[in-house]
Order: sequence, then structure tokens, then C-alpha cells
Amino acid sequence: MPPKVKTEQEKQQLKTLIIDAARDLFISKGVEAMSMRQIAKQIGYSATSIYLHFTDKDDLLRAICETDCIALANTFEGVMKITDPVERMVALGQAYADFALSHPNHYRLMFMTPRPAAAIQSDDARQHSAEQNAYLLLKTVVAAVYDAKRFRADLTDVDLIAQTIWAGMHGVCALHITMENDDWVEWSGLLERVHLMQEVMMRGLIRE
Amino acid sequence: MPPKVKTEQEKQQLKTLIIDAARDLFISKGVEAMSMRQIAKQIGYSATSIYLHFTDKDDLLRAICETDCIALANTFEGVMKITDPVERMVALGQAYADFALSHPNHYRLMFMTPRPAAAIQSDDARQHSAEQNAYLLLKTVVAAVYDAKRFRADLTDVDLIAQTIWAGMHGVCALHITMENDDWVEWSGLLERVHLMQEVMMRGLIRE
DNA sequence: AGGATTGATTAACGCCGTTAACTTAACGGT
DNA sequence: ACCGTTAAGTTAACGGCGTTAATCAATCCT
Repeated sequence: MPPKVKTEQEKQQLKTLIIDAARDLFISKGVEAMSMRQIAKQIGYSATSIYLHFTDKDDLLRAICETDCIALANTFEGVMKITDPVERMVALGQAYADFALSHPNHYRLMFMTPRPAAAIQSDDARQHSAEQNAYLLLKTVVAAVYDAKRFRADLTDVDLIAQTIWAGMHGVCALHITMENDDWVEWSGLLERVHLMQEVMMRGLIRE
Repeated sequence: MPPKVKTEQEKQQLKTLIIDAARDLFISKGVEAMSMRQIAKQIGYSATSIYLHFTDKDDLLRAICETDCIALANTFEGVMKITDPVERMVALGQAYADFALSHPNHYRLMFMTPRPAAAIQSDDARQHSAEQNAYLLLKTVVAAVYDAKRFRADLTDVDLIAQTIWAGMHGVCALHITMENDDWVEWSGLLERVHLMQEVMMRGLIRE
């Protein structure tokens, strides 16, 4: 069954065939439902042949994220063009939330799943590029707001400010992703929650 | 090997023996490391015999949480005695964060793991008692602050306010639990982050 | 034509949660 | 005292998982 000598192009085709099948499962049912065997079944290959193109499941997941985070990066770049630093900061938060809520399984993988300490050291630095980049951008924007003296006078730690803003947006998104099906809490509208969080953060951080 | 007719007391002893072994694994390595076979190995029983005392793994997990959430409930009751509603609200947030950060795996299970929609309807209501109770308490406190007219005038939705506060504290805790090992962000002190989040929330929500 | 190589496959290992079938010891009733 | 029932375990097994090793067939190169 191996009709062989695939051109580089054919290889790439198969690779993206795998990625697409994997992403379908990943997006609709989450990491744990995206099993090697299920992917294989969908594309009509054997489970083990996936290992000819990806070293392991994590590698495949990373490929999916890389692909899908390009859109995010583009959105962010657009946001960075906004001139007013405070406006820029708010828009960045909004873009972050938009991504989290429209790609819940990506978000879950990137920001809600603890990676064991071991698995991190072994990475060759350039791994978590999407996450790293997002945080770096946030920090840049926060620094701009700080330089413009728009933060309250008692706030001097740029890292601390950035991490607090991150935590606020993360809280709304993560809580929604985890709890949307729990109906023992009468959820107010998701958009309202995102908006109020932004408002509260601004009122709490910005010099009035 | 079955020396039998255990008194109700002996049964309970074995049950807590199982729970203790399970909790050891759960606390130190998380849900996924707490396997039936590992638990069994540690207490010198067969994996299947656990099913004589717990219907399945979820049941066992619920037992662990129930046991360990009593401490939490007690702390909360203490907090509720604080007379000033705003002070009470802040103290509740602090207690919540203390629990999350000292029982990260409990917290992960309770507030960071999406339960599929199906698994929720089938529960006979009294299931998520700890979570439900915590949110109810928060809502009560928020309502008290609202009745005391201490919130900003434009804030009128008690659920929305409560959920935003929840999200803020959740954000700091969840982000820490997920990312504490990622050293590509220069984390400022955890306590500072919790504190600033509280401060920001208060400044953003409370009438000045 | 024949060997090396490539792209695949099947078998297998060791994990998991869980169910079914079986064993063994203790008790109750006659 | 015996026998059947039952309680408390056990082992075997199913189907799923990620992953590795061995194998197989078709093509390419010499």
C-alpha cells in the first residue's frame, strides 16, 4: 500500500490533511477527544503513520496552535496601531477575550492547562511563541501607558500591572469556558461581563 | 482472603483508607495521576475492590472534595461574621484565594475543569454543593454591599457584580496555577498580585 | 536484477477506567 | 453438623489511550 516517493509538496499535503482532521476533533471536542486513533480513522490511515510526520501528540497540538494563532497575531498587530496608549490597552484586552471565547479549546490548551515543570525546561525557548508574544505585547502597551503617566501614581511595577490586567481578562474568559454549562449560577451576559471587567480595571488602574 | 462481615465501622475505616490514599496521589500529582490502580497498589488491595465502596472515580473525587471543603466552609462562616459589608466582601475574596492557592488540585478540579454538559443535568442537584455554596455566599455579600449603597451608582446588577469579582479572583489564582512554571514571564509576587486585584476591583466597583 | 530506501502497516507494551466471572470465607437456618 | 447464601475479595477481560518495534510492499538507484 505504500505508493511512494512523495514530493515535498505531497508530504506537506498529507501533513495538513492530518492537521485538519486533528483540528476538527480538537475544536469540537477538546484535547482528550483528539486521539491519534480517531484522527487516523478519519483520514483513512493507520494511527502510527501520524508519527511519520509529527514526533508525538504534543507536536501535533503545537502545529495546530501555530497555524491558528496567526489570525490572533494579525489582530494584535492591528490593535498596536492605535495611537492612544490607553485605548490601545483596552483594545488589546478585547482582542484577547475575542480570541479566547471564539477558540475555547485553543485557549484551554494554552492558558488553562498546567504544563509540568519538566516539560518546560526541555523546550528550546522558541516554543510558546504565541503566548510569549501576547504577553510581551501587553507589557509593551502597559509600559506605554505608564510612560504617558496615565496610571495611578502609586502603581510603579509594570510587570505587576500587566499581570493583573491579564488575570482580569483571563478570569472572565476561563470562568466562562469552565462553567458555561453549570446552570446553578444565573450567568449575566458574557459580553457584559467582559465589558464590566475592562471598566473596573480601567477605573482601578488609570489616574482619574 | 475475604475475612468477612465487616461492621459498619470497619467499612467506614476502609473507605477512609481509600480516600486518604487517593488524596495523597491527588494532592501531589493531580487528577490524572490518581488512578484506581495506583490507589489500590498503595493500600494493598485490588483495583476493582475500590468499586465496592465508590461507584466510580468521580464518586471518589467527590468524596475527597467534600471532605476537604469543610475547612473552606468553616473559614467562610468566620468571614461572614464581619459586620462591615465591604470588609466582609474583601475578606471573602481573600479566603477564596487562600483556598485556591493552598489546594491547587482541588481548585483545578472544581473551577478549572469543564464538565461536559451531559454530566451536569444528570446530577441530583445537591452535587456541586461546595461551589454552589461559595457563589451563593458571594452573592449574599455583594447584595449586602449593594443594599448599603456602597457600589457605584451605575452598577445595578448584583449577579453581574458578583461574577466580575469572582472572575477577578479566579483570574489571579487560575493563572498562577497554570503558569507558575512558565518562566518566560517575570512573575511579580503572588501575594502582590492578589492584593492589587482586590484593590483594583474595589476602586472600580465601590462608590468613592 | 537486486539491494536500499520510503511510506506505510500490524503487533505489541504498558497505561487507563470499568465490568463480568469467579473464589473463598463466614454466617444463618434447619 | 451440614448446606446454601452472601459478603468481600480476587483475576480476567474489554475497549480505549499514546507510543515503539518489527514488518511489509512498492519504488528507486546502481
